[in-house]
Amino acid sequence: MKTDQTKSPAKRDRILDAAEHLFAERGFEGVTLRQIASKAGVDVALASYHFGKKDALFTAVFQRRAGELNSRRLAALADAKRHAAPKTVSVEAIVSAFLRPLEDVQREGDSGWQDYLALIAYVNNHTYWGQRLMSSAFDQLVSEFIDALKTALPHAPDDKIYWCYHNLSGALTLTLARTGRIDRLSGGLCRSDDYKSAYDQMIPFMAAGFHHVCQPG
Amino acid sequence: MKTDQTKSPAKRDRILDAAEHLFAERGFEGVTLRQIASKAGVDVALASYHFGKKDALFTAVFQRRAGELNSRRLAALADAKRHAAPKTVSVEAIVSAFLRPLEDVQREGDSGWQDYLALIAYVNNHTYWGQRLMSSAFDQLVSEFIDALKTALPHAPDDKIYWCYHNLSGALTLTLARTGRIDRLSGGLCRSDDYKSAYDQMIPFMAAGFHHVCQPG
DNA sequence: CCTTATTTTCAACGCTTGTTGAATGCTCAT
DNA sequence: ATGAGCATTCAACAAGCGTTGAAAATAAGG
Repeated sequence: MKTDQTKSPAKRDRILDAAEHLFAERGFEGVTLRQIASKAGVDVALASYHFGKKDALFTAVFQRRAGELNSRRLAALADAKRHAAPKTVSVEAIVSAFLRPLEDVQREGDSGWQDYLALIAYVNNHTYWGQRLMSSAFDQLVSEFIDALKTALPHAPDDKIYWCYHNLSGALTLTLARTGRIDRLSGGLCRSDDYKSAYDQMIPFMAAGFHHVCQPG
Repeated sequence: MKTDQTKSPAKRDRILDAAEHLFAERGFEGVTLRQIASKAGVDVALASYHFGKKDALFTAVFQRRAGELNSRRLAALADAKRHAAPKTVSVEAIVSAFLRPLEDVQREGDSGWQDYLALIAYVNNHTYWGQRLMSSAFDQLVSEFIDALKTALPHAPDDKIYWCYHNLSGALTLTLARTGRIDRLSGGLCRSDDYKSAYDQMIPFMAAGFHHVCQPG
């Protein structure tokens, strides 16, 4: 009775897990509550009982892991700053702090994180109502990283910083979506689920792009 | 009389236009045939009459402009090669040939192209059935650009070429989606619909990333 | 003109959707 | 054991979905 969580251990979370997986794969309108309930092994009405409307269930799924993800990324950024002190932290270290926590949670095995990150990709690319969710969950965190980038690139005009971040965000989004397209284009040489390789090349790639675009003159 | 498409009057095309706009904005399942028919000013049944199932309408929309887009990009690549001869074409020129045709069709005013490019972004990020469409429409073109990149970066291992292209494709996809997120993050300093600025910075950014990741050693 | 073929509308079908109110099961402090 | 309070199921609703067959309008050809 202290918290609602302690009361309902299993079924409520199973609904969230099932919704996470299906929403990430097929989008909001591409999934029915009956499919979610079936995958979770519960009755259809239970989702409505716990979360209300379908929109609210989607929002609950989206926000469930946002806090922990933000914490991990902020910790990584703080680590990078501490490690670089008294010098200012490098662009590469900032980008690394932005990306490596994603690799961490993906590697920890829980497939729910994979679904959740794919869901972020879905929401981030969604024009219609995705941006409200993105802002409420991640704007504050992104601002911290943008500030760090401005400090690391003191000569760069702000608009270039934002456009460079846009490039980083777009490449990351496609990575998180795990569409399998790079597998097909490369004839199996690269794999969408090979996170380590994705981040290993993305970090120096993006750092080089930032420096080249933001160089003075 | 003077229209080349004497067979089907305007209504068939109006359905395609309306579907293009709505599918790009809200996705396949997020749009009903009744919404499309209403926006096109025709009866619901007419879409089924012309295109069959809803899937077929979506496919027709997706493939309508693919041919012209591929032609423009191939012409730009050929131009770049001719202009560089007898030297090999640079990475920056290849990336430019990949991106500038998009800016061209966007600038030509026809809002249908804007919708179509946003639709590509939607399809490219879609795991479930998007990849089949992407492959059928664009794999051949992408292969030509990948080959050009391999020639421009002879020391680079193939997997790094593919991962770099993945970064380019992701950043481009987010640009085409025009989500408005960069507007919000930058406080209005950058705008999602400012294509010129987007490509102006993206081309040198990506070229620098390619070179840095693919440098020998 | 009439005939024929194509395009467009109309009306309706069967089905699925999200959602809800009532009924049942379960937990646990008293 | 009992009653209170959630959790869960059941059954059903109205609304909207994609799709279809037949009727009506339009275009084409001779």
